[in-house]
Amino acid sequence: MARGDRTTLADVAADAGVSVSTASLAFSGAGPVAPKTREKVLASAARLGYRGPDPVARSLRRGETGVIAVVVGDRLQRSFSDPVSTQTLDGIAQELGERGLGLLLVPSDTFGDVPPLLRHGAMDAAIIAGLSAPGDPALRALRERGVPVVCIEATRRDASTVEIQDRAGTAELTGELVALGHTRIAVITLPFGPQRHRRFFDPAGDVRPAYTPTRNRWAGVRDAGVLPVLAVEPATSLVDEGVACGRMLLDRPDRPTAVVAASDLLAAGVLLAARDLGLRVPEDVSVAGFDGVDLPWLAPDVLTSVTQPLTEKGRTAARAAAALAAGEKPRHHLLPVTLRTGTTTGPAPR
Amino acid sequence: MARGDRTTLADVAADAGVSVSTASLAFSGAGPVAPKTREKVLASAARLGYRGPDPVARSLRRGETGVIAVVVGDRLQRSFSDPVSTQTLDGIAQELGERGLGLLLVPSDTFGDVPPLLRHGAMDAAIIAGLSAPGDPALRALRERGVPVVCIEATRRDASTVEIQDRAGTAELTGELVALGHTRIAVITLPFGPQRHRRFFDPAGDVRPAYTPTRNRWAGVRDAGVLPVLAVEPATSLVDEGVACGRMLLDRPDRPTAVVAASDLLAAGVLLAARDLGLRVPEDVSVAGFDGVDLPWLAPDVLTSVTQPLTEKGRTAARAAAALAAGEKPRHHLLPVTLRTGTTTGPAPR
DNA sequence: GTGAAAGCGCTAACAG
DNA sequence: CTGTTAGCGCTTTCAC
Repeated sequence: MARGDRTTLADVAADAGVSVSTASLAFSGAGPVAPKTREKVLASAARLGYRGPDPVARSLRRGETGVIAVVVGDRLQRSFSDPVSTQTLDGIAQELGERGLGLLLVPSDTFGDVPPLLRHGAMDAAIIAGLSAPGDPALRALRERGVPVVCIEATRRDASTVEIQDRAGTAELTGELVALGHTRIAVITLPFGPQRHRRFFDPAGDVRPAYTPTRNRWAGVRDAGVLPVLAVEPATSLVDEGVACGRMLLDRPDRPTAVVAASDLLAAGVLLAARDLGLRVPEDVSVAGFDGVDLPWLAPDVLTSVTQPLTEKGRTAARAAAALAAGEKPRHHLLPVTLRTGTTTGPAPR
Repeated sequence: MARGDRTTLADVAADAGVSVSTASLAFSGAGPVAPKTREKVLASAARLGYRGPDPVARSLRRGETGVIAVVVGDRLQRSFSDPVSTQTLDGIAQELGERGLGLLLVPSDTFGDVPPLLRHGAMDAAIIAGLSAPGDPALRALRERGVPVVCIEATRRDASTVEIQDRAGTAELTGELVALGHTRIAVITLPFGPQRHRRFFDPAGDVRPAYTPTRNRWAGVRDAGVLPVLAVEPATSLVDEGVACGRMLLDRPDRPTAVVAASDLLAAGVLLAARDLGLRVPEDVSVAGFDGVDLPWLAPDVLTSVTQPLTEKGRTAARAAAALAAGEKPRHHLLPVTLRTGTTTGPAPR
């Protein structure tokens, strides 16, 4: 509400010569009101320039705000460079919009300080849309306030969750590569946790990333019976980073014949790096990604990838949040993925 | 707030053996409270699991919500494919975050139905971040409610505005091309208005796009003394569209020697189209854009462009919204641009 | 079908 | 420094 001297329901009621309660009913429609009376009230409202019930007062009275907070990565410019984020957010926004719920966008890293809004903002529930590691302070802050939470791509008790078949999807994808005869396969994972750095790691070692999808997609590779010849943890899941990781993997004598990247953006980067190094894809090296996002600027290539239903993921999360706000119990959702064979994978070179 | 039986300030006050008002002061810090008393109150709060004042009640009492609505294009996935949008939003989010204000994200086209949230949502002010044409129903709805509005890149009375030097910047850029000897220059504008379509239009005709930046950037071209040999209105300002427009312009015998696109994304598309047609840039054709966004996947090319301060634009809009919410009068802001000479422009071929 | 009354949880005068 | 008092604007029993 704009500050200042609004006309209130009481003014309207007075003008119409009815009681406030009757005027209220005329607006909300809840309860029996004589058509004539309603007309009168509406007319008075129009005359006085009354814009309908004050949302804040209504919220206070009804005990609900109609607002769902959506927590995304701290740097929007970065988060939103990833179609995975934007498409998910789009799904959330669509579903919330259709339900008349508000979307409070809260940028917050899942480590470090929690923005005051998360502690004090008005909300009925929250969706943590960015990657969230165990002990996530944002999640903790929300819990302490008693705000019900939906986590996307994170395994949590006491919260609703929306996940996809990361593990099975990656296993299937990797299996395809094996079937094509590849034995020297390299992997680029997702970032392991909040402290981001680019590095080789020992694929035979004890690999336990804090982030759930990172862990699951890695497990999927192993499920396919593959022990990567090289494994890189990237600092982010963006194109630039894919280029950098691609160089590390491809610009060496013992380069692999196939690279499985845990995201399409990373895979796209690898593709660019390969082109830059004069390698043909897929003749010299196969490249596969994950997410199934649309990357038109990669044309004429189309990434071989695992397609996940991003918009539906967002919608599911939004529905889950609405359900929690309505007092339902937390639930866990698992969405299916499908393999998409593009132009970037082929038989292993001999 | 989660629904249900919260413990309230009254409970805490009772437990601590003080009055509600004192307890309130202990939390807000406004007003003198004996340190000891404060301790007592805080202790009681902790014991009872009190999470601090209910934001809704506080809003009702104070008459302000601490929420700024940000209106963006209807399809987030599309809007956020444009770095111009995301970077601006990032600026808005940064500034609002620092001020402890909430960001209510409202996807809405600037024509057609207005989402209920805009009519009934709780907010102190709104920023219309997408392109907005005169008569924009979202703007009108906000006005009717008495919500103060900030428009980005749109000229409006009764609203604060944040604009950049679209016209002068484009004129300078076009001037460079002229200086390089180009005489056959083609132009791709921004979309003219809400009804989007791709088409050639008569550059010598009466050109009056509804969208302010479209109008101003076109005017800038003319200011440079250039009458384009070909002019295209694009349906969107995205890469795909740039490719399509680029084809229309370059795949013909009388092709121009330079293309000025009104956005970097469009220019990037033209570049891709040129590469695809086997044209060398800038030897065969020069390509220039506008916005100065970072397009790493265009490497090794860097677009010649006009750089606008996108993050600052967002921050300025957010500050303006906060000012309006605080009761200040609308103001108009104009931000400077700078020319960035990249690798995509060169002397006109003979 | 309509009205009176009781708050939702908090803050801000104003007294003491 | 602390307590009393009065609402913010609305919805919702509950009588009539």
